[in-house]
Amino acid sequence: MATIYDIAKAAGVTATTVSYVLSGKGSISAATRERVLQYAQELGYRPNLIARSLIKQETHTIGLVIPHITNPFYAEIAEILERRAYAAGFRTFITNTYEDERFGKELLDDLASRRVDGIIALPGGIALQALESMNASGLLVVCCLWEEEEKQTISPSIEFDFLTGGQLVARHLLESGHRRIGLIVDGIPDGRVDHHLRFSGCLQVLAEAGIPLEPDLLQWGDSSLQSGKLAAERLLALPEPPTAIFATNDQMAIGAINAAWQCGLALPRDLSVVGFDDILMAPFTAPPLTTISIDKDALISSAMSVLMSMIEGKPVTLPAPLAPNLMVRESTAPPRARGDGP
Amino acid sequence: MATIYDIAKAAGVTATTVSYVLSGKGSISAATRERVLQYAQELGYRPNLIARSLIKQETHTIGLVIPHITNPFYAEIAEILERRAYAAGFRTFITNTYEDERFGKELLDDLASRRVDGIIALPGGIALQALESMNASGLLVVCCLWEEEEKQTISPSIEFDFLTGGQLVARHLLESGHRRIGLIVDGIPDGRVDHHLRFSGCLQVLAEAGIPLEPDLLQWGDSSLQSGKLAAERLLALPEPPTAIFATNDQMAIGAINAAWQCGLALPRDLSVVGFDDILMAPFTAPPLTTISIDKDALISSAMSVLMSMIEGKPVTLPAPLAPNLMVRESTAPPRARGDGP
DNA sequence: TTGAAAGCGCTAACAT
DNA sequence: ATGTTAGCGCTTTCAA
Repeated sequence: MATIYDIAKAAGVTATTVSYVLSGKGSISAATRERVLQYAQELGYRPNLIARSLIKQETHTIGLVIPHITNPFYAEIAEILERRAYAAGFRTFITNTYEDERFGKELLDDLASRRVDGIIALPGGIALQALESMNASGLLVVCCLWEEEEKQTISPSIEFDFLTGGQLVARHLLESGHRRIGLIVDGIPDGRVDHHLRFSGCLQVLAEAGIPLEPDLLQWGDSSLQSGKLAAERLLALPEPPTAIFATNDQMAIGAINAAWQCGLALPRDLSVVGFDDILMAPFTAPPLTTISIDKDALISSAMSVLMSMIEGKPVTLPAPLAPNLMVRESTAPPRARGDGP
Repeated sequence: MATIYDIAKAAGVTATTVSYVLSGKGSISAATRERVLQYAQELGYRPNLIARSLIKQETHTIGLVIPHITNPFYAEIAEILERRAYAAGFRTFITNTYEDERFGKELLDDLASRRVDGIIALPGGIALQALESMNASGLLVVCCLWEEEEKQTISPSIEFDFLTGGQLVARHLLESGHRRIGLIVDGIPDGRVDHHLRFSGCLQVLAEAGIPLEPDLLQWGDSSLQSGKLAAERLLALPEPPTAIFATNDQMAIGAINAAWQCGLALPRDLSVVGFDDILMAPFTAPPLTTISIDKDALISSAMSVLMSMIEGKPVTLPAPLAPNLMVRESTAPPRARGDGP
């Protein structure tokens, strides 16, 4: 592949001149500029961004670290980020941790070695210790949507008010008349609750309404479609099944809708389902899914502007936590009165 | 960030020695090796892959060019590729064309400038002319799932038997007893038909069964959920609506299921729906979606092995086209006999 | 077993 | 307006 030296030789000038022409810097006579451009074109010249990166000490790349690109929520975030970053002259390395912290650490190290200019990290597969080690090496990391129980995030973080989100869901269901509400939460029994805040917010409102959590009504999942389906099956098989289900993400909610269909239930008449995330698919489920919307554009917009400030060495001001928004669709309705016809 | 020179100075050796220790090449005494490793650790050394890439003339990165990461089909492909590539020591640049050929060309140029070792390209947003220009500059490109009417693909290509896929769908619906079948096809009226082969295969079988295509029963979409929904609404609003709908991808099929729900239809009793792609969500729609499965693992596996051969300069042997697989689920059933119940 | 030196493709300060 | 030169961080002959 042609280099600036090839062009220089062909045009009878030095590499410096070519560099100046190509970058538009320096002052070059119109004649040589024309000639250089001509040969660049002819030789099919493509600037070598690797060489440029080496000298400029910047790669114009950023890393996005997410658990799973196949979770539509993250795919949407990835697309928005890719777009915004590209518009700002940056390419994006999208990397999946598969919720594996060892792998996540490896990914972060690799991104560091590739000298990305910055990283945007979403929770799941990233240990706080790994974040610390990145900071120690001066790597710029912006966290988004952290929901850990230990709130410390070390790096600058774009927050979302998950607690209020959970509360909104509970209130919506209570106001619709539901009293027996099944919960499908991402977490491990007696272990870490990944969706800790959404869960807490919901619990809190239920408790205030005098509805303690019946253990049977709490089922654990891992954010996948399958886990949502299985959890819903367990709920629907209870002697006294819930009249509504809140799954802490949309994928599990979709799994729950599927389980309900398999049980022959008609939604929302026989069962209400609520999700969380408002993925693009949410308005297109049958019935359309009531869920909590996270403004992904605002999220990424904030994350990028914080990261850009950091890259440019400017002082950063973190935005206020993003507010949740309840999207009421047709997957929720008042419960059927006892003995209501089929 | 520490360089090998920093380590060298600290350990009292030259950069060459450090390089040898770090790469495991050359022969170094155990003592100096220890010392070097020690200091590397202490200084938090991370190899600079940019510098290495410049000298080695390889970046260990590959580019994936797809229309839309938010289409789950491509997200699944991206995940599989990222995994496989990473296992082979390669990072992946995922890039979206948004079906825009000008943008696609820009992306390809950018990937070339970043000196990716190779590119895996899926159709939508990539003009053949752009592919030619890549080839001209010696960039290695492997195409996957091309479905253009002009079959020439220039670059090595992993094919899928879309035609048979379309035929399988048509036969399945015919065998179930459907005669009035609505089609939702990705394409432009009187313009390019993106899902040309799936469409042709289906048409062909219908024609053989003596069922000519009624213009009203053909609706165009753009692979999105929304377009599938709108197209289905038009079909269901016909004076004599179809008893089955074939959408040429799963997203449009999901949109169609949604439209049917909005119309108060019960699937599959009142309407059968078939998709194409078998995305992870397909078994979880309500009802689960009958669709054509594309073996994404096999696809990416082939694409990667072809690309790796090309990178290593080995002769490539293209695999036979991948075979479609009909996944019959609960979204299809025999049509209701005329006048059957409510 | 280790070091000296050249060079990957480019940029940029400093000449001329 | 253009050329000289040094150097980004690393690898890799070739010598010692």
